[in-house]
Amino acid sequence: MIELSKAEFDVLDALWINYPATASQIIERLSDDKQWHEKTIKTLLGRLVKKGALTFEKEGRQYIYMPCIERADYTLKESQNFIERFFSGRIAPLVSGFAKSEQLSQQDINELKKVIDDWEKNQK
Amino acid sequence: MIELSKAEFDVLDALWINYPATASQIIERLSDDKQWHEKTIKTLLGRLVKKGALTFEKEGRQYIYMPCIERADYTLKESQNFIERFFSGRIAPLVSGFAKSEQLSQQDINELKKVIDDWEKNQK
DNA sequence: ATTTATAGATTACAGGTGTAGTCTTTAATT
DNA sequence: AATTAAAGACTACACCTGTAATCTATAAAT
Repeated sequence: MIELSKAEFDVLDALWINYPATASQIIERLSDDKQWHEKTIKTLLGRLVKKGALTFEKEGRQYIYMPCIERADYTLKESQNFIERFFSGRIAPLVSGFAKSEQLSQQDINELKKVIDDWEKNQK
Repeated sequence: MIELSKAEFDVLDALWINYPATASQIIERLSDDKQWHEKTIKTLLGRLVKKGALTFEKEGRQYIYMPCIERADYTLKESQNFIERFFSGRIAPLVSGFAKSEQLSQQDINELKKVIDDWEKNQK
């Protein structure tokens, strides 16, 4: 699996919003949340290319970037990994931890119920 | 919050199994899963002490280690962090990702139902 | 055509991390 | 008492990461 650092993920995440996109577009998108220098983001783009997380095509003297992996795939793998490390691969203890510390809203509960519901429908 | 690396967490996790414990006991516990050199584990213990994740008391020429933080607290914070980063702080999309990729067992579902049940009882 | 601005490539550098090896002290053994 | 072994302290070192600055090539502007 491709391993991304936090900063690298944030850059890729800005690309996932809408792609293909140029470096300047990505820089623009990130400018709201991060105080990163343009050079920093270019470095991270380079590292992402090197890691195989994205590709680009030349257009004039610019590059047009595209992700090589999907967000859902990446986050699923990270989630599996996380839950394996901290909760021996079981998901309920994570949710339970949130519940115990009052981190769950009624909305979360409703959404979880829906996920369970859908799962059960799918079993039939 | 105390930030631990993966390896540091694994060492602390071996201590959480049962504490207080000596370095040799921790090394012994880790030997099943990891091919780490004794020196490596000692280094990690030192870093954990420096980070304030554990303390020790001298006993003869050995140290008796004890965690300064609880596993549940640490994993809860890591979970919040994780869910914030990858799912904008909402937990259901994580669970939903597991469901979609067929990663949920009937047991997981039952456990999740119980968590929801307990949560609802608690609301009254 | 020459200058300038901008895109990307290359280089930098400190702090964290994985993974030990060496040094020092002291308890245990002969 | 002298030697050895083991515990912890200190040192090492390459790779990753965050965070850019400088170099180089080329498109755009004059």
